[in-house]
Amino acid sequence: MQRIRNMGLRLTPQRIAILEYLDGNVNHPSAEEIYNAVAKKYPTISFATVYNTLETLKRKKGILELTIDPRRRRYDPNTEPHHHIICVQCRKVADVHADFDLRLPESNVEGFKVLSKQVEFYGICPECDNQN
Amino acid sequence: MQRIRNMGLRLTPQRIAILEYLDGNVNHPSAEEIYNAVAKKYPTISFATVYNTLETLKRKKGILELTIDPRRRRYDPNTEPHHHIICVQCRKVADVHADFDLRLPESNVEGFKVLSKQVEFYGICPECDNQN
DNA sequence: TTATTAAGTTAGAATTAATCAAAATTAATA
DNA sequence: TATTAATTTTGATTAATTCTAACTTAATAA
Repeated sequence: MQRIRNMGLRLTPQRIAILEYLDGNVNHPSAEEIYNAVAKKYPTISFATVYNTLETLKRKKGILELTIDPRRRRYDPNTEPHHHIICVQCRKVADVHADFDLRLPESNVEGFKVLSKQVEFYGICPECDNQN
Repeated sequence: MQRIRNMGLRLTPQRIAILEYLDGNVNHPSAEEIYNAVAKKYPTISFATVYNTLETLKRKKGILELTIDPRRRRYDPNTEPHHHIICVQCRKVADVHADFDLRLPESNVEGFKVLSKQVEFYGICPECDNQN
């Protein structure tokens, strides 16, 4: 938790609550889910604070912002390189641990400076599959 | 263009205009960009029609809906398997043609039925890089 | 300790993307 | 040419995110 201080950020109860909720959380929650969870213990927290904190943590490389759900952003406290699969029905996101070789072929780079890369799988999760 | 009929869809001027705009378009436009482009020739078109048509085409596998820009959905008339890179500054999306081996390791599948997969690169495009 | 202040939080309004509902229109066909 | 189911339209609605400006507070230095 001291980690926040080391990022040059002030240690506020809101940030602690958000970090505690995210820590070890493998559900790739949305801002709303984070808000709901934190609001239970800290009813005065606002969406602005949640978004502010998530943006700050993202900039400090403390979390990942996932662009895998077309409806809303998802957040991932696991900043180690890994990939994801999303259920197109219930939108559950699961981790995919695999070491893909994702080097761009020279001819392909188009002059882009690559900052990050990841593989997204879209599919149907077992639970949703059962219902069909 | 007869392609639309073959999908079991009615051939309307709006759909023709949307398809014409998308055909060969390599810019991965958003719904708004499509609307703006089509509205020039067809000023009465509505956003609902654009979204309806895009949704229909997506279901018929005539286009891809890209979840690579956290702000808005992007559409790609190229349904051949390929990947993308987005500039995190100007949000330009470019194609990445490479044949990655993206098979999930058995241990990893978690019971998901995989429908599609793709690699997303995030980076800075040459134009934006020049400005810094 | 306490005062200072820059950083952070808050409520609520605003913006933006996307969806929806219902009435009006029209492409396809018989 | 009439019929009708598919499509389009308008405008309202919802949902996610951002913004603003006033208020509060964690960190620090006196």
